[in-house]
Amino acid sequence: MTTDDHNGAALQHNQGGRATATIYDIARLAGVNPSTVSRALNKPGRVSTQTRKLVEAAAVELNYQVNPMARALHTGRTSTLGLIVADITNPTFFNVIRGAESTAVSRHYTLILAESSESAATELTAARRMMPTVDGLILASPRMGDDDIRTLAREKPVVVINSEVEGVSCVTPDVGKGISQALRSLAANGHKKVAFIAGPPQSWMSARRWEGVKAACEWSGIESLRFESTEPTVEGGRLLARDIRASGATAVMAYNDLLAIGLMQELQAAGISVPDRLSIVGFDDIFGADFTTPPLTTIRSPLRECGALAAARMLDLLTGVHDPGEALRAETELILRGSSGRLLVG
Amino acid sequence: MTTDDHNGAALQHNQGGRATATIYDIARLAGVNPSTVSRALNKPGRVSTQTRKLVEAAAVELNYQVNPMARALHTGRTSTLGLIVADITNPTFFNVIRGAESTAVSRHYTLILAESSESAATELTAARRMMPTVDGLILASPRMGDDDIRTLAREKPVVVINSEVEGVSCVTPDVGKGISQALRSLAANGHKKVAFIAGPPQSWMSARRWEGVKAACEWSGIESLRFESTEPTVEGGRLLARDIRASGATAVMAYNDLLAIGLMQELQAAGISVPDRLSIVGFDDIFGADFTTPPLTTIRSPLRECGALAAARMLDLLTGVHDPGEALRAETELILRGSSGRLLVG
DNA sequence: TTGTAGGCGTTATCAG
DNA sequence: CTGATAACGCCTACAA
Repeated sequence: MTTDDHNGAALQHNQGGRATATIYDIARLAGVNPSTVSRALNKPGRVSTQTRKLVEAAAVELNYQVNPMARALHTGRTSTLGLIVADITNPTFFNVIRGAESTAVSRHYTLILAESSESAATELTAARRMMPTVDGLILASPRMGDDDIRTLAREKPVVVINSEVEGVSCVTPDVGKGISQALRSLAANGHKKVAFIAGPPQSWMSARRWEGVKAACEWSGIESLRFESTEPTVEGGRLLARDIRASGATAVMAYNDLLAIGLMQELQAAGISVPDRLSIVGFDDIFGADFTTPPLTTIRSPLRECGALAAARMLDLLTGVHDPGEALRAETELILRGSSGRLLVG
Repeated sequence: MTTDDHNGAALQHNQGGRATATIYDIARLAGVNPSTVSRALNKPGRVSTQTRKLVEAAAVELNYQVNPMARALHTGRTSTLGLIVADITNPTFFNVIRGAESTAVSRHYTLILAESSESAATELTAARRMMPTVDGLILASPRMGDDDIRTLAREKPVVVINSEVEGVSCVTPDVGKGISQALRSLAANGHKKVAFIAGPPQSWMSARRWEGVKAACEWSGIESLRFESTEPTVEGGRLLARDIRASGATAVMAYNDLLAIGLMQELQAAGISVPDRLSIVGFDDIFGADFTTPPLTTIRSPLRECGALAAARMLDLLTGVHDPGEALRAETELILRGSSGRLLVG
């Protein structure tokens, strides 16, 4: 049968050698009181150099690790940040996660991750589940209503990415610069009719992008059209190729790169040359946006920076700054690649 | 005692209305003992239907949420899984994260995430930091030594992805099928000399892939060469273009898709046509592998499945199964796209 | 079926 | 500067 037979369910893990040491063990070994151990470890300075060294030695000797739960139970602080993203599948969020994770760990915080699957209800459930365990919550592209967000924010610090909610700290890419660069470029290449593909209806960012595009078009005397996507994915982009083509637009700006890439693939499969017949511009500059042929022109959102900014803002909120402050804006910029350009006439 | 007398700077969050309710509050409201509340909520059946309903009503009334820390402190179980990936930057891990996260939440577990930045030391630190907070640890492409992994596994359940460690539960893609399919395809297209680009030296997966490629080459009478990469990224792939070209190989199999894509980009920039002059095959089938022109032929690893399998295995370990068992193998398969094919002679 | 009492590992308060 | 002691919120023998 099996080679090593443990007796029943008793010894498996955690008892391999000794259970994890507590400050009591250290206290005994160092010959001091547990409370002194706690002080020595956490607020050196409130204790004599001598006993501090004694305690520290005992701690390493016993391979001591604080028990975060026990600490949290008493202090209410968990040194943990929660991050909820709309869709783990969507590469847009990878950089947000990276940014948040790296600044969190750099400040000795831990990140816990959940997703809302693009659903407001799921998102709220996930948030509620996280609440007791985290010191603060970062919501990337929230789908829940502003009131729900404010309710959460009343309990613990909340920072929102890609959306702006009155009374809550926010970090958003400022679409203005990138969009105007893009439209200048399209106008310079003779485009007169631009289609915008919208993202999810609850998406704050999609609304801002459409506003920006529409305004910039008006300003440049370009006609603008709006299309709705079924889902903000490659597949969603594919589905729109036919309609876009029929619309007579010579350039398309898609809510995100995924839509842009799907659209481009479908058009190319139908023999429509990009950018000779149609220029395509995405948003975000996700990983892989430059893998396509032609590489995708896109308006880059500094997502990693947004994640990092959000985590940093959170850390501020957790250390005394209690003003939600103004929304932090991160600049966007046009990344001009091959998928946009001059129309080939004739 | 008044319920709400906050003093000065005290009130910011968490006091906005009421502090989070405890079982004591429920007990008071329902007119029973706290311990009865605990039982009613956790082991319905050990309590009369009447009081159970009473308690449940009070719980929703107060919007009660258990405090996971307090529970964990007593029970030792945290309902949290830790996941450490080698590099958050690397899209390979996105699917692993997705898989693990979704099966974790489906079983009411929470996922906490950390990365090792491809460093054994960082990884061990992250693991140690997580240990007290999690019920189990999933290591995706671990860089630390097997002994360190076993030491961790002695404390709490550990599941390893993309590596096999004696005595520890493992989930690995089985490279055999995918590699033999790839080599059959290359052989059928007349290739006689195949170069393999290796990944990080500590990577178990890289070693297996090289073994598999070498063996399959011998079996098919194809000459095999091995190159070392500086880093398993697009940039790392670019750097090897010159050497690969000089080697006389007509096909390349790269440790991962990133290397393959970088190599392809650099070759194309130098005017070398893929696959007419050189066939390229990657590993993993990451997001974006089909965005390239030609789209990348690659040996798909079911990474999402691996993440899910690992989490599922972990949950088993946490509910009574204490045998590490055999390594779980997930099949790989060749995804034949445009970057590999027949050599254009002349 | 329900109540009582103790403890999980820390930190904070209060004496000494 | 250090020691005793009481929480934090929950769970679980044990007693009623």
